[in-house]
Amino acid sequence: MSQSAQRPTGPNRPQRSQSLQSSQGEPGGSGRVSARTAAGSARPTLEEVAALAGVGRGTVSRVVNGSPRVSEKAREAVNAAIAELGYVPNRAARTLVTSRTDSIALVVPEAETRLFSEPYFSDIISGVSAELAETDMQLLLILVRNQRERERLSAYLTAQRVDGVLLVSVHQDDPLPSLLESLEIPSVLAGRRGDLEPLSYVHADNAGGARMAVRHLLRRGCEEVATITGPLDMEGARARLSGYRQALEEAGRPYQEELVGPGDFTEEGGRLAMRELLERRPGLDAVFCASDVMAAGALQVLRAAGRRVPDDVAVIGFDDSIVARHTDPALTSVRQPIEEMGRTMARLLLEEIAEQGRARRQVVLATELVVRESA
Amino acid sequence: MSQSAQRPTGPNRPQRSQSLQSSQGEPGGSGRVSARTAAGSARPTLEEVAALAGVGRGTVSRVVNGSPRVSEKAREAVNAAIAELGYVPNRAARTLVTSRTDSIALVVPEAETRLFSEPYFSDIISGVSAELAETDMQLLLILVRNQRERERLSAYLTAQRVDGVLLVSVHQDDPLPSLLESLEIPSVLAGRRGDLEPLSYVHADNAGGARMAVRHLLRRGCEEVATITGPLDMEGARARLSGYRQALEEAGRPYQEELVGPGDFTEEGGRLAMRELLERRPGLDAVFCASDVMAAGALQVLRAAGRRVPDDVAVIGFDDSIVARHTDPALTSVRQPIEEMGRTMARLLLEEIAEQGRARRQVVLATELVVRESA
DNA sequence: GTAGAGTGTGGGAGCGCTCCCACGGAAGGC
DNA sequence: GCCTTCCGTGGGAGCGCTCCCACACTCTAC
Repeated sequence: MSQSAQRPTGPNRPQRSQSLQSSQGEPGGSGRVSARTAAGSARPTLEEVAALAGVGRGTVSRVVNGSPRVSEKAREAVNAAIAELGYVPNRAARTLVTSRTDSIALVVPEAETRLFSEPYFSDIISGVSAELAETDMQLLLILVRNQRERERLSAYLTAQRVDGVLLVSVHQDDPLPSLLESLEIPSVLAGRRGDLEPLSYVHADNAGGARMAVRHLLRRGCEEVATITGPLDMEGARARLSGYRQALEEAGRPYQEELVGPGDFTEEGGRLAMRELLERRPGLDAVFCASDVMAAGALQVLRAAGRRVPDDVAVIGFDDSIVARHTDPALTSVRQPIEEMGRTMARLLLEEIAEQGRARRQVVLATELVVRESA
Repeated sequence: MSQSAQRPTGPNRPQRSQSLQSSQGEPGGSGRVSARTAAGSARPTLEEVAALAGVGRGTVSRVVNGSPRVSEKAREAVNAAIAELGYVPNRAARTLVTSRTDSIALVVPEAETRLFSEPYFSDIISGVSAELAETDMQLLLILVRNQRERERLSAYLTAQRVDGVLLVSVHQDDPLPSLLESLEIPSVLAGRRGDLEPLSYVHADNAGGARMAVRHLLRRGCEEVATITGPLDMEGARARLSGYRQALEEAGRPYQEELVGPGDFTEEGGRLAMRELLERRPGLDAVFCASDVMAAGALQVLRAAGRRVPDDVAVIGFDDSIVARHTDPALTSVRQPIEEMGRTMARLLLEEIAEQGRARRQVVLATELVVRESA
């Protein structure tokens, strides 16, 4: 414990061995290879900026991080040096000391993936990314496809590798929200588990959209308006059903169980439900479907049964997905502002991270009825 | 420069000021807030593991990184200590010294986004993510929507913040591939710019798929097979056209310019092209469309023109997107294995990163004809 | 004049890791 | 017997930052 006078090759540029490993290395090993691209000139460090600007490291750091307690003169010198050297702060070094990672994760349980109305995922991402573009937050994407990966995620989050989490999840019993809750990591959900969701969330006004749709049908003179619901363990599906009910009741119509067909957001589910509804209530003249995909299924059954849409039976879907534009006739549908949901989620999360805050936020975004041919 | 005996509050737990900022802070500032969640017990460090296992830091590091030069006894002691403490290596610290980030970026020029056949993006992500799940690579998502963001990306990559890049890009003149080339950062493209693509890439056998489709039409007895192409500045679109041509020629049919309608992968483009084709060649009895969306447009025009599909005119699309399943009649289409493309891209990239290699790889994945009602 | 309260600044210490040198002990060669 | 190798190992140094203390230095009071 004493030969401290011996220093290695160089003070600043540790020589890494360039020896190549045996051609392929052992397969399956974690394959450590001396990393360090042969890349060109080394990246300038904060210290070099300080030297060039003729100030201390502290001052450069203050300038870079926008601290107000820096003289105008020093600030200018530093900024000039930064520009000259093309300095970019090293994120890892910063993270190491602040334990702030400047990145957030978008977590998607892949099971849900199949229920997404099609451009959903891209739209969410697009919104999130747009909001993040102004900051220097990184977006990490994490798909969780099974229990093992859920555990990995848990370890991952515990290891504080992100500053916050956006979770796209809708199922009542998804374990992920609770995980986030117990980890006390800033997070925002797309959708919510129920009325009492304790986490921050953003969702579309499902009930309002459904109400609009059904009002539209009633206004058109429909007398027997049926509905095909989504899986009722999803809050969104429940809300759409209750919107349907509200619209009927406000029009003084009775809510009849017989007119409610349980679906599951799939096309086949839509077909099944439609068949049952037709059997129970052959006189129905309108169907509000809780998703476009189910509506597409319903459309097929209606046509097979010889009903003309919209003349005999008017049909409305939900999501305004691509499917809506390609059915025949094209579907009238309720649009959710998905990209804006993404943007809002990101914004809320950034706020929550910034204020270290316990304050939960919830935002409901308006939906909109897009009228096409089917109603 | 001498009072080195003074240490701060504690050796291990630097006290950060907990003072709150004035409620909202100045809007627009870079809003630095002392980061550090009130989180519970501190994460164990490698040093603590070493202490518990009764070995040195070096040995723990070797075990964690799978070095073979560790005695069985030491390895066991270390692993036990790791398990007991729940140790997870600090990524930032590791990155700081290795300048390896263990993360890769999926870069998507958002302009292209609109051309994606719908589940494309999710499928790519799903594949990439599946492949990465086994490693401890992180997936960063970067959408690039304009010149400014392209520059930011460039700075980002120069700053070595990822070990490699997956680029979803197809346009001939996209500047991003060249950027990657000049940065010499490991990267893999989805699709390629042309035959001579110097970067690694994965793409579907577009020509082969088109050939299959056209052969299918000819086998059904079609005599006048037209095609609606994609934008020909995209290699994929060109390949589909040349597959069409090949199939005709191998059947001894002439390739006729008149039967080629230029499209742009949009529905409106499909409609336009179909109208022109019908005008030029009213006798055509089949159309191979380079995308499902264009096929959907073509279908509308054909119906409006009183042509029955498939009886009068057979139609085949490309992509096997959701659209294909919802048109009337449902579209026969060429399926690309998109998720597998994602998986393959990730795999190639990992290889390229591991071997620091200059070796470029290119993989072509087979396509498949999905026969439905339209042909 | 001196005490007191700022305000800008430099730079030590330390974040948690990997790298690599040096060392002790076991195994082999003469 | 001694001199080499060869392994497994401990631990110093250092990656590039931020934090914070201490030191000028300037004002304002008394």
